[in-house]
Amino acid sequence: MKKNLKIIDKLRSSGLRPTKQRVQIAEFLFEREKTFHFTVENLDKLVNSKINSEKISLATFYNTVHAFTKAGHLKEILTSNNESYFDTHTGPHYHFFDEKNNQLTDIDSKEIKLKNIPTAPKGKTIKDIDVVINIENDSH
Amino acid sequence: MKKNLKIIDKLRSSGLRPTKQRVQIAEFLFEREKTFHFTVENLDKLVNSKINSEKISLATFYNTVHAFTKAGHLKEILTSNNESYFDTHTGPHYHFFDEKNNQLTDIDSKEIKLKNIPTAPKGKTIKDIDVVINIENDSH
DNA sequence: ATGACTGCAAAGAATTTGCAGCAGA
DNA sequence: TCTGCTGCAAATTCTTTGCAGTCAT
Repeated sequence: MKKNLKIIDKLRSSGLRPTKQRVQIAEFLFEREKTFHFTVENLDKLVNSKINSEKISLATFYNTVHAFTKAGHLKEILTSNNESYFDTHTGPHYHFFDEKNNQLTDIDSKEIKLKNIPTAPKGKTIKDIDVVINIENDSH
Repeated sequence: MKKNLKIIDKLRSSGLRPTKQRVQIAEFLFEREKTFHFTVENLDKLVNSKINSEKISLATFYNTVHAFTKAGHLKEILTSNNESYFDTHTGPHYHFFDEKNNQLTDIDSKEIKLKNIPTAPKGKTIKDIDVVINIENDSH
């Protein structure tokens, strides 16, 4: 099994030592086509259920996910079920959230236009805008 | 001390018995001019620090706040510090959130225009849209 | 060698639950 | 009276922390 230089580089260039665990988690998260939304608990189960891999402790998932988030490789999303979701898509974009299935879906930021964004209170700057469109089944 | 019929009616009309505790909490929350943003812990401290009032247990605050939210008298707000905030303003509106001070500010929904809101996936309807503008000090 | 990282278990924070007793209808 | 509500404490859930051992550099 040859080393994944791309992933190792990604980690190193953000000041993170490419440990076995981090590389394994990074490969799982970043080597995929589509955006991936997950909670720490999700990630723990998914990665640890893979065969041929040593178990990674839950605390390490917390540490790693936070480290990746701080490094800008992940983005945290707020949802109305009060769980911490993370997103491998770090660019500006918005979300649908289906509370029924706890399902997040990306919305490209080009799709929605925010007009007349108010200026921040004095002394403050806008850092980020979160938009979540909560959806439910038609029957309601 | 005469009974607060307005509050009692508000509770009764949403199927909630106007108990001593609920009336006291409702008076605290709803008899004010401006919107009020709070966490359950906040509310507990604020209400229980008033003199001349019997202590209300934390569990009752949780019960009551959830009951009020379900009845539509409060609205829950998501913030990037992962705390559950509630808002006495239940109409459609958005928020500034200052992570530094954990401070929420209302933005009237008329102020921001959301253009080209994408249609919900089939079988789903849009229930609600949350917009939070995160702000930080200029110095960054 | 030296820091940084991991893993475990324990601690902590926020919220929920079970249930006996109380209070509103 | 009869159900719903309250309050307490215990239980749960999610997340963080302390620290000894391990690993990357």
